[in-house]
Amino acid sequence: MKQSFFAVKTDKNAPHDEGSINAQLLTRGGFVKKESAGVFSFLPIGLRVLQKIKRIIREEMNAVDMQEILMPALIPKENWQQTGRDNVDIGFKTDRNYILGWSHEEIVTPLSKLYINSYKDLPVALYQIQTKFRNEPRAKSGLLRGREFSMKDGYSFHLDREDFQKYYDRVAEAYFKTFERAGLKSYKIEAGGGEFSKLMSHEFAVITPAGEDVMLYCSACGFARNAELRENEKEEPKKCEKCGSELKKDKCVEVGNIFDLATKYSDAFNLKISDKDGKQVVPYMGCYGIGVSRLMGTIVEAFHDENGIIWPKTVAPFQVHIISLNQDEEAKKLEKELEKEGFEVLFDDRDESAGKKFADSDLIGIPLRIVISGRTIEKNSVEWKERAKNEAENTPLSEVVNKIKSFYA
RNA sequence: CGGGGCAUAGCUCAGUUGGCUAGAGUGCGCGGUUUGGGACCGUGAGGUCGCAGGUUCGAGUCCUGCUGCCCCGACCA
Repeated sequence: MKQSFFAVKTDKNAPHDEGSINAQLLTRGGFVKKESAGVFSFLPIGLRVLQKIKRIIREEMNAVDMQEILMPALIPKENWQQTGRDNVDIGFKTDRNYILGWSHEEIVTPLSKLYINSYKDLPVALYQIQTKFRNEPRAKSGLLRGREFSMKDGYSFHLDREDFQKYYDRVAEAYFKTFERAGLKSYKIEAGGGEFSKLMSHEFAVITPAGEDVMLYCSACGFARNAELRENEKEEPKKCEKCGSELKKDKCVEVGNIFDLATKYSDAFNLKISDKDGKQVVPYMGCYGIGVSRLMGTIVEAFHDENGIIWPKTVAPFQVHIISLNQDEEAKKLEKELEKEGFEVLFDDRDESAGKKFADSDLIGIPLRIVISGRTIEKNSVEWKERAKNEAENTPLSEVVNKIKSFYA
């Protein structure tokens, strides 16, 4: 794609009223545009990133046999009344009998009555990637806490608690994989609190100074827990309670969570199935969330330097950024060749100074930059510069395509 | 929802004790010179000074109310 066709421009100034790194860099790079507190438009390259993240999530959810569906954002008030959640503060009320969906137990549970009738239909799990609305008293930190945001929410149904537990652990593994593929090291934290305080729930957290939470974690075995959880203890233990190694303490962002719902919602909506003996039993439920747009913000918080974003290869808006310094013909040839090989290429064909092109390239953060200039053409080569590295190197023109293939292998 | 800060060109900002036709940088348009780290010359367009009221001969500037945004806290199903 030619950069000159972009509807989006970079800006060397950060918005004066944005404090967080993700909001500043994503805005300056033309990924997002804030419309009001916690509400964003996603511009062409920002949407590309979001969709890469969604794709990873879909692949991992499909891999644990969740089926994708799409539920509405407008949820009838009577559904909320049935669970007593119609007056929860974070729900946006409308002037009709709807409340904007901030979670979807109230839709997925009655919906599932249509096709879950027997133990033979279980287990089953459904998920969606959809826009959630939460009337946060204080939206903040760019994409990290919004009022309107993209979320993956999944719900599973089981004959009994044992079957649920097996699936819960399977999803937890899928979550680790999902975040790892998005470039992030995540920790599973035992979480109490909230509505489900008596039931099991876990948060998935990523370490970054921009985080709102604090966790204690063991770098040896990966065990982690919320640092505030046991405030009453005068001194926090220094050793991991699982393996005895040193515990560390850091700020973190919650990017996912998984909950044991037990039969709370099945009961509320009178969801019942026949077991093997023909007896009516109440299915056991679990619920599984990932903050999709929050994950995008978290990635920026985790991967940037003073010049801009450094996207992980798996979620970058493009794979190769070609910069031409008065060598558009050669650059176009390379662009075509790479696109034929299936690579996503951004070609900076703009009539801008070299400095501006380099600065924009660093800001946008595509993992690999290829410069073609008079200097490189002389040597029948290109300049190879990885965004994550400081040094550039010369690469013969004839080897570039293969080298890119192995870079992305 | 409590505390603090901010609001002037698309963006970042300046604007003195209230005073004439509200400025700069950047971005944008046009013409030209440039191309290895935000290069330059010329020229042009771009404003309801957040909104509403008040004080005053006169308000971007002072007063009151409101709205929006950011930060800290509370909250976070």
